[in-house]
Amino acid sequence: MPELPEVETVRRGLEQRFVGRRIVGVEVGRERSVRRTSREEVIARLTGTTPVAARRRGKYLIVDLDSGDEMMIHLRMSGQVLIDAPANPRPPHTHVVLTLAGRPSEELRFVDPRTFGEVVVYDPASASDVVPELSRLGPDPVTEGLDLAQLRAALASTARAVKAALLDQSLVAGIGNIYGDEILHRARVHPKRPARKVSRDQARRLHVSIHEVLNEAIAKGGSTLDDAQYVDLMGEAGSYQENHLVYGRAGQRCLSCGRGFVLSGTIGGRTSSWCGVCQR
DNA sequence: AAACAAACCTGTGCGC
DNA sequence: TGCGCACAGGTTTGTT
Repeated sequence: MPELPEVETVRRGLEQRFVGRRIVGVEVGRERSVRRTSREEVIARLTGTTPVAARRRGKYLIVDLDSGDEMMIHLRMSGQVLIDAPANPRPPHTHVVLTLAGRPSEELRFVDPRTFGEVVVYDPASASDVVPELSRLGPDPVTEGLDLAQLRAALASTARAVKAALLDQSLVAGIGNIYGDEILHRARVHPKRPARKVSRDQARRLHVSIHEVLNEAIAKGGSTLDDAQYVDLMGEAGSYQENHLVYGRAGQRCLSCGRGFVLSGTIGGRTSSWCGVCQR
């Protein structure tokens, strides 16, 4: 579900409503959500601490705690982070609950029907052992910047389809299936083109599109599809889905050229959509 | 190296 | 209305 824009929207919510509020209680319902360590470890490391910053790298949320530990949250396909009053009923599949100090007290809830997502709390000194994937992430286009030369080098490094390359988190961090399709469409690049064969001009357009699409999506609070799986901390839906030009539009007329139709197929194991006329 | 499938789970939408 | 199947925003692992 959530890609860079959705995770960034959640991060902003955490910065506003979570950072600075002491964690006075921790409940772990389903241990699978904290499987990387254990229920006991998460409770011990979180209780009594205060979050001091909320960061993001690609689709990974990282909260710095005043204890010196870090909490990593990955939403995977169906995770949500919600904040609400303890008196309000917890949604189904609420697996981790942090009770926050303050009047009124509130709860930060990790909700995740499919339980692919997870919460990990660890000493940053052992990050390379506990969360090794963080060190394998490529540059985040929004927080770290991704310049044209970096993008060209990343594309030149693989013979896979350019769509697969954009979704490879070790090349560029944060792009998922929706934004990959939208970025390629805006750049007018065919998703099946071998990454290595992307021309200079195409790379330039991709570079611009990556930044434009991601930033516009962040400005709209991300994309909330029909199933409303993604909502922000306050339960609010995003609206960038209204701007999707190809994702989820297979078979319909292309909104960009008005001539072609949106085609679909599998690329790198993921369903992809593109316009047969404007993407080359 | 890359293509592919399967795995991790649950919910939803669709055809019959 | 109910059943079975396909499929879903992600990532890792193992097999060709």
